[in-house]
Amino acid sequence: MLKELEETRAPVPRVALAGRMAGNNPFITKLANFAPLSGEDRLLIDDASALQRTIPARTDLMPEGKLSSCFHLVISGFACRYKLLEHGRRHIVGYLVPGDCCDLHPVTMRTMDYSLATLTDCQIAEISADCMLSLAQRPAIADALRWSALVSEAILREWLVNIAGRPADQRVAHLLCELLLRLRAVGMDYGESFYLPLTQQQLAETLALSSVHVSRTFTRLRESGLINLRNKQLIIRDFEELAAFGGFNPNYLHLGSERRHSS
Amino acid sequence: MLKELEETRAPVPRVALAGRMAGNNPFITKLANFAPLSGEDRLLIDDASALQRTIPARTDLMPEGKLSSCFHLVISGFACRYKLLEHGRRHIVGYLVPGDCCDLHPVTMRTMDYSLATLTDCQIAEISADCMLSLAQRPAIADALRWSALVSEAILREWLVNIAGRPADQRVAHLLCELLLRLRAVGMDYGESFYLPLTQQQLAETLALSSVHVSRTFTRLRESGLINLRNKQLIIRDFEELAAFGGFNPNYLHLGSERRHSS
DNA sequence: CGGGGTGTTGATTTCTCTCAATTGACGTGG
DNA sequence: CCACGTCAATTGAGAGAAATCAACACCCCG
Repeated sequence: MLKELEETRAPVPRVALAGRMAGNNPFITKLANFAPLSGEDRLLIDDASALQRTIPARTDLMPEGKLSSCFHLVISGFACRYKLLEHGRRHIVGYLVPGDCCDLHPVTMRTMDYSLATLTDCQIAEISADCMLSLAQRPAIADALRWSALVSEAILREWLVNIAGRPADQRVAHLLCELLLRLRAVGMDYGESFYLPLTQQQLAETLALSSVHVSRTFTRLRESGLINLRNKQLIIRDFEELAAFGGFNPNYLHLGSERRHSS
Repeated sequence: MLKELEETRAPVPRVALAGRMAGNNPFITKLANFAPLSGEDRLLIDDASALQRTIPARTDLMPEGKLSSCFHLVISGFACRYKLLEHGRRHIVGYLVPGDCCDLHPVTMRTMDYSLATLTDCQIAEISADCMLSLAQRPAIADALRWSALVSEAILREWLVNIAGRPADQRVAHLLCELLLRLRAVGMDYGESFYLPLTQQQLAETLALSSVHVSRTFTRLRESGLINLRNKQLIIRDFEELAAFGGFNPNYLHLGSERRHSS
């Protein structure tokens, strides 16, 4: 059901040189949330992520068990990490939105313990391990990468708590709050609204619900006036209210407010 | 309900110098699973973790939101990471068994986004940030720490999938398989048996079940002949069978088998 | 001896799943 | 231009897994 990406057979056609993105690189925007990146830092990152491929929706990028050799960076679109269960059902264990780095496995040369796939059409930059290592030589970038790794892990914990402890409607509310803040961190929000390109089936695989129940849940959230979703455009009526309802506390995203002091 | 540890008021009484542990340090045993540690590496780690405190069961080590200044290392006993839900219920998002490092937050000087607590009586070593940084100067140790961080994240993903996708009995089976391998990695197994000091309430908070249902589930697993649990001693009748039943695939622990090639 | 924490068992309720059928949007081809 | 297929979303009805409420047995410890 998941289309395979014929990466070895025809790598050329999908590759394009993006050139300087003039501050449009979401990876830079994201990292800049934490560490103050110099102009040179930015240029280096831009150059490193110049090699990009356009990949259609629902395509495997990297299968579980493979030894990944390069870093994948989402430039546009939504991708995910997922794992397959015994019955063939899959569970999505993480969203990768623009600016997100898909895998840190190349650093340790370990095989993947999850798979990567696109959810929507995506632009993906590939950064070689060597190239990433040289980026990590720069203190500000290294700091930002460490922070980024910390946040991915925190998100994972939060998803665990969300799925483990909250009923369907709060679970959905919580996820929507998180997505708003993550997209805002890369400038992809419209106030308290954002483009949510996922199908209810994909949301179901994320939230450990059936797609039927996701549908019912969205209907009820809409009726209660908390959100409005039309044509993939999500409008949050009142963020504070939705956050309170979903038990959402943004601390774990470690955005803004906090300041650090050392090295 | 969780006793608070009065860490600032009376630090002295509970502190003891462990001295050289002569290869008994579970942190070393764990790290040695991956990187070949030299004798000097081992001595340095031993010295770094010499300062230990004995802490009673069900005691908070570190509350969410605090800025942690040192690394906590479990020497003996079981501890956990947990988060509180709105209603006051808590969910355990990770076990910390002997050899596990509780937090990597000090590296990035960020506030904790989860809490730490002991589940049983524990011996905890505290390593200052500076001391840990100097350990990380040594390539083998740095490698092992990176690997260890990768594994913690992989465990988190696996827990998410386990709780999200499997019914209670398989969920329990999966957790028991993981625990056996993790404890074996630090030499705390007895073949296919190990000491499981957790209460069913604590297991319930881990597996997102009610304690009543955990009890029923254990009874059924016992009746089906897969396990035997008496006086906190767990005996796995047939590991392969239990693993198959729980959909357990040990890849994500990145123990043994895999070999790496570079730097 | 009594009490609190722990584990067990039974009865009932609730949330979510599964199965099934229907609608609407969209794109393709006759 | 319309018929058709596909896919996403919706709605209804019935089933099932686990939660909750409640009572009770057990054990360790003071």
